[in-house]
Amino acid sequence: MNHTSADSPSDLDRHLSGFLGYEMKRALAVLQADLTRVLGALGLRAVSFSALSVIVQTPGLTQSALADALQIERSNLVTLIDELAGRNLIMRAPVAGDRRRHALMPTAEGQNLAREASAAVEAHENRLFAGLTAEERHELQRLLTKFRRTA
Amino acid sequence: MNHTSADSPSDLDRHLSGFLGYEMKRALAVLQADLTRVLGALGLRAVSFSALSVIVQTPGLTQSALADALQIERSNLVTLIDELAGRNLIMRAPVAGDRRRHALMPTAEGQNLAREASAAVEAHENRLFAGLTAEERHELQRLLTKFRRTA
DNA sequence: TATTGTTATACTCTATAACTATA
DNA sequence: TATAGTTATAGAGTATAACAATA
Repeated sequence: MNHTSADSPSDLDRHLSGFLGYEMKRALAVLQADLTRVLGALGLRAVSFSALSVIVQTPGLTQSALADALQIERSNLVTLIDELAGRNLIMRAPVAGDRRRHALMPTAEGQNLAREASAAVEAHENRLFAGLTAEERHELQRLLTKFRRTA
Repeated sequence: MNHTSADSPSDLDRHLSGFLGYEMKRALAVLQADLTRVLGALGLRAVSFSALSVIVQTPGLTQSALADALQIERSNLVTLIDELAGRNLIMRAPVAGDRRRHALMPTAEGQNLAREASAAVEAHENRLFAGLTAEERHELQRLLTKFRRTA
């Protein structure tokens, strides 16, 4: 046989799949579509889940530190923090000795939702990566992390 | 030693790195920043490079087919095609027997730029993935493709 | 009736500059 | 002077609906 078996409804982008960046973008699009659905059921977006998780794991950090950690602009963090605070998932607490800073603290409710959301995201990844073995998932994780460290 | 060696300026997101989607998003951000720079030097965006490449590899396809291949909306393709046609990289040719459709054809200039851009993108990936062995790059490629096939 | 390309539009995401209050 | 948080705004990217021409 001299025609490649069609493994995709449209295969016109087959030569682009040779680029890792293209394949990664496509893979991420699939992941994000499902993640948006899963987190949406909990009233969260991907970025608010990330922010809440970091605040739960690192209580007391400032908005600037959180912006650094998530690689988003301080300015764009404001409404996100407003949103989480408005739902009583976190609080802006004063920092002793520097009245410019806010210490971001999770509420009990925020901690509970973070736990629930983490479980949901884990289930989401288990579902989407079911076609890969545990070893393959770990290898993918390792390669992505190595890339991030060395690129 | 009981503190993990700091391999990142801010490591507050370390627990999120356990999620493949998060690590992939971070990796892709690094790739895309460099890709934007590399293609920008040729007057292309990532999406216009993809479109031009598909048109060169599949001359005569319609806009709808291209939109399907690249997973973008037909409506958003219009200005992109205008842009490529305005630079004389491609042409909208009539299709015999169906006057609704346009056959997208690369010009000689478009073919040359596509070749040059492909080489630039390959060099860009070689540079950014220099920290991974050839085997690791192939394995990453394989795992991403397998994910896309099975997810 | 359905499809192709098109236009208009709205919505999200992100980036930048400038302001305020503090230091 | 510099920093933390904030506000306003502009640009890119993307999604949806509706239209004209054609099938």
